[in-house]
Amino acid sequence: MATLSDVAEAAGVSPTAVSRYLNNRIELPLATRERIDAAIAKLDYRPNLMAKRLSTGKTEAISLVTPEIANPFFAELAAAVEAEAQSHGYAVYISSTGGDRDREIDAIRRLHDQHVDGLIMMTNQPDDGTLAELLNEHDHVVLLDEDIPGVSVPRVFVENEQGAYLGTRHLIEAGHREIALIGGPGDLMSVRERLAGFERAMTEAGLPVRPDWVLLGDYSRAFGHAATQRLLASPPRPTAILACSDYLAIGVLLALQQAGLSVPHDMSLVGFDDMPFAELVNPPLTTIRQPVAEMGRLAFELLLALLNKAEPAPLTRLPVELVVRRSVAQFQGKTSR
Amino acid sequence: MATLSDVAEAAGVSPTAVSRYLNNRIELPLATRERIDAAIAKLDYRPNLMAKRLSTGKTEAISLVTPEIANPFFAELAAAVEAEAQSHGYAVYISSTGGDRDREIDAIRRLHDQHVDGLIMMTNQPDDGTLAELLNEHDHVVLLDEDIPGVSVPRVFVENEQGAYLGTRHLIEAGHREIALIGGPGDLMSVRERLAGFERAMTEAGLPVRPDWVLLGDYSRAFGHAATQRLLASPPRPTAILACSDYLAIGVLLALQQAGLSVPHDMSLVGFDDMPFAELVNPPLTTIRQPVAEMGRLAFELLLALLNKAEPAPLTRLPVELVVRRSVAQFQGKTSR
DNA sequence: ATCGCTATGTAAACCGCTTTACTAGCCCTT
DNA sequence: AAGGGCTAGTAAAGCGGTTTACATAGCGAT
Repeated sequence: MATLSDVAEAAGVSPTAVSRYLNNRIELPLATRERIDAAIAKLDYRPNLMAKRLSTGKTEAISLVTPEIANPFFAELAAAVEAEAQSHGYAVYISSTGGDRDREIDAIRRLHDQHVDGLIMMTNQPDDGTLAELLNEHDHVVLLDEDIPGVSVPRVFVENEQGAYLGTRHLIEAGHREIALIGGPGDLMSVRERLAGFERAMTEAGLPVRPDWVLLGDYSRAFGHAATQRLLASPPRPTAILACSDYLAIGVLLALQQAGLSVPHDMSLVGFDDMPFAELVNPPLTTIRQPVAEMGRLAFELLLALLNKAEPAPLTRLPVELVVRRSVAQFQGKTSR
Repeated sequence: MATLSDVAEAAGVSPTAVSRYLNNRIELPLATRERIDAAIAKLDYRPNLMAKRLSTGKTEAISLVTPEIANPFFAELAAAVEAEAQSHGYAVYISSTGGDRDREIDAIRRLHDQHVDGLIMMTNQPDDGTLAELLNEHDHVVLLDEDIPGVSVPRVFVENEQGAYLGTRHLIEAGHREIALIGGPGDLMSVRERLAGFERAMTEAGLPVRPDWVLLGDYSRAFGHAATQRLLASPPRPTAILACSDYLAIGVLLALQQAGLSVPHDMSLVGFDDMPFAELVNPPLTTIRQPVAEMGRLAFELLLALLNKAEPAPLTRLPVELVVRRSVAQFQGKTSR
């Protein structure tokens, strides 16, 4: 491989001149520029990134931490981040932590060790303070999708409260009065906010929120399944369920199916996220769509601002949207009470 | 950040000694080792990766090229590669090319420019020779899932032919005699092989392969949809369809649904891949499972072998498996001919 | 007393680029 | 004639490791 010095020699100038020319830090007369360009072309010169990185201390790479890249929601987010990053010349290292705290810490350490210039962090499990402390040592971090309490970095979230509110209202407008909520970990911001939106819609409609119909666990299909079974086991039953994620909703769907109940005839269901499979399940899932592409794009934009020493907004909330499909039916019967 | 020299000074030895000690290139007496260890701990020393990379020319990172990371099949593959890579101390840089040739070329160039030590390449579009030529310049490349003709690097594929054979036999055993195949790009190895498996099963059973019932296009839901519509438009209709990917199968399902046909009652369907959503759709999809985790793991293992100057197997075929769900029914009626 | 060997290191070059500080030459003023 | 300013660069010191080639001390053997 040709080096900068080779080019310089071939062009009859100093390496400094070539370096500065290539980085637009010097104005050179046309003749000189042409000689350098010719030398570069002739030698097929490509800058050695490693040397450049060592020299500048910049890597032009960021790290993206996701709990589970095989989860389509995070995969889409990752794709959006990657597209935006690539268009700005940044590479992205994706780590899929599987919710493993050690691997999350590893990723942060990578930032510390300057393998990357910045970090976009997604998590879906509550933090005991470890992550927060670690993250606070850095100022090139953006939090995406989910909060980590006590971390003071720019954050990109969606209107969780409003989303759950919309979903719940949709059920109420369909005549449902007995509505259960199945959510993820109760100490996750997204869950608390969605619960709040649920409660607001219920209260506004003069409906009670039954504590035994608010089931919090984790964002998994398995929990959606188990929670539904619990719900069905002890009558009275609700006539509709608001699931705080589409993964949960799938579990709900499965449990309902196994219990011989049909959706939406016997039970209406609203999900959250609008994952790609939401319209593929039976019935196609009415759900709250998160603007995934925009979230990813914006997260990178904020990180880039941080890298450029700007001061981006500390918190951006992106709007969500109700996507009506076929998992909600007008409530026909009389309520159980 | 503390440097190697800082550590050396604190330990009262030379930087050389510390470097060699850390890389196990020298035997040091206990007392010296302890001084160095203590200095490292006290200074919280972490080697500067960039310097190390410049110095050694190794990055301990690989690049993973996928057509579309938001596609769960590739996302799962990526997750598997990442897990394996991480356990060997390698970072993985994932690029999602969107089938864009330029971005694929970019990724290869990154290898050339030594941003990464090696490359695991996935593609799902036919190559005109450009990629092959580029890839052949490198010897740290592994091809995963799909072939690129003319590239002589280790490859990890599944038993495509056998998979399609299994799926077709399953349909034949259910009494179907009129079976159509909907596949991806006809010049892709996976498609050709799956077609061959289909033909073998048909021929073995003494069944004709009708050319107008073999529809090749691309691996997309849209094509599955369009192909099905074409199939339905001109009777006689087949009684069963073998789709060469679950994405295609989803499109088939949708078109069938829109035409008022029920699966498996009016039409049986077998997919390929066993993507996560395959069991979520209606009806749950009978499909051919690819051992995704093993594919990813193995691909990295082969790449690692390459990096270590070993000579891994040029081609590994991983077995597939029929997963019976509920999209295939015993054929009841009489055939259309 | 000297040789040679082992154990325990070290000096200095090098990886390829960036950047700071500096300069030679020239023209224009005053 | 001297000074100032501009153009078109350059020399050399990093960045933080790795590595090759060499060095010294101590010890046993001859």
